[in-house]
Amino acid sequence: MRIGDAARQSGVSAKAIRHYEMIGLLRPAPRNSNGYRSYSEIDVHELRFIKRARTLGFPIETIRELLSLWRDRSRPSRKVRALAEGHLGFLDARIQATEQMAVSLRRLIEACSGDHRPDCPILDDLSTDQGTTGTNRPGKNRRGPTR
Amino acid sequence: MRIGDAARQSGVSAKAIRHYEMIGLLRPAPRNSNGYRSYSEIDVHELRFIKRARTLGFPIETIRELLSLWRDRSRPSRKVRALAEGHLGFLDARIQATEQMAVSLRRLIEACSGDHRPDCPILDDLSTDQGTTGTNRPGKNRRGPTR
DNA sequence: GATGGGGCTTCCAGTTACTGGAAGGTCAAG
DNA sequence: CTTGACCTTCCAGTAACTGGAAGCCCCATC
Repeated sequence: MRIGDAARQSGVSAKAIRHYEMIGLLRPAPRNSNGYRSYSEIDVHELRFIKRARTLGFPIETIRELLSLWRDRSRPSRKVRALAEGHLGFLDARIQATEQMAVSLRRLIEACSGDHRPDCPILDDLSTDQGTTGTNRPGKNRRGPTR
Repeated sequence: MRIGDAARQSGVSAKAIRHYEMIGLLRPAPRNSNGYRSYSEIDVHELRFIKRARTLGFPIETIRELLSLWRDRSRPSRKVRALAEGHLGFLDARIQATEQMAVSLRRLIEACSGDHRPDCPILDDLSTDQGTTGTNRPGKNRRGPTR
């Protein structure tokens, strides 16, 4: 089948499929007489694997390793699990970080009247040093402050 | 003061400061005789504002608007709040999406023995069609399936 | 005076994972 | 023969910087 069908059947766009081929995630597809790429059911299966892994947020480089383990019938599941755990750690960290932002922001929004008046706790917070405190390292100006 | 000091005092890297200047988030800093950029306390204050907004995850384009509102002493807080709410929506959506990934992945990891054996629920899941179901739109192959 | 070490400048490349679009070839149907 | 849906390659752009190279400035020290 051609790339468009492989795309429809896998849920991966044709653009992405070509991209995956270019970065070596997929072996170059054989071409038929007119130069069109030709795909098999196996290729579609592989594309679905990639699609699902992307849905779980795995980065391409990790998917590369996952694919390699998938193809290796004698892989130890330990390796797969390790990759998954690493990614889970990343996801958890991201959730934490994003939640922290959301919590802070929500508090500010609740304190803001949000009407025609210019007073705004959100801007007040942004223009405050609080978030930056401790960031100022001593600094070694050998020359006095200019301007 | 020079860019390095402004960087230390604001917590924004010198590279980033130049970058902000280039994309027009900051007005071009005046240069002194030797061509070095020169910054004032006010500039540092502005940099801290940006830093804090970035910490809350605001994208640069939104920060551009926030800065403009900040400078406008007669802005209605409504506008600031609207920007913040928009961003909060984005953050919440991201948390949801990431948590969904984490939940699925955690379940798979727990089901995986993670030892020397090749059997692995994680790979099983990835190579399953479940995630892709419904993605196959009818498809209009005017030509029969090739290969 | 030469050297060393920061700090500064600009410019180019790379990161992540694609998507959009242009210019042009292929093929079956009307 | 034209139309239209495909396909091809190649270039650019996205977000927000960071890293690094090549080279200038300037102060302190040997």
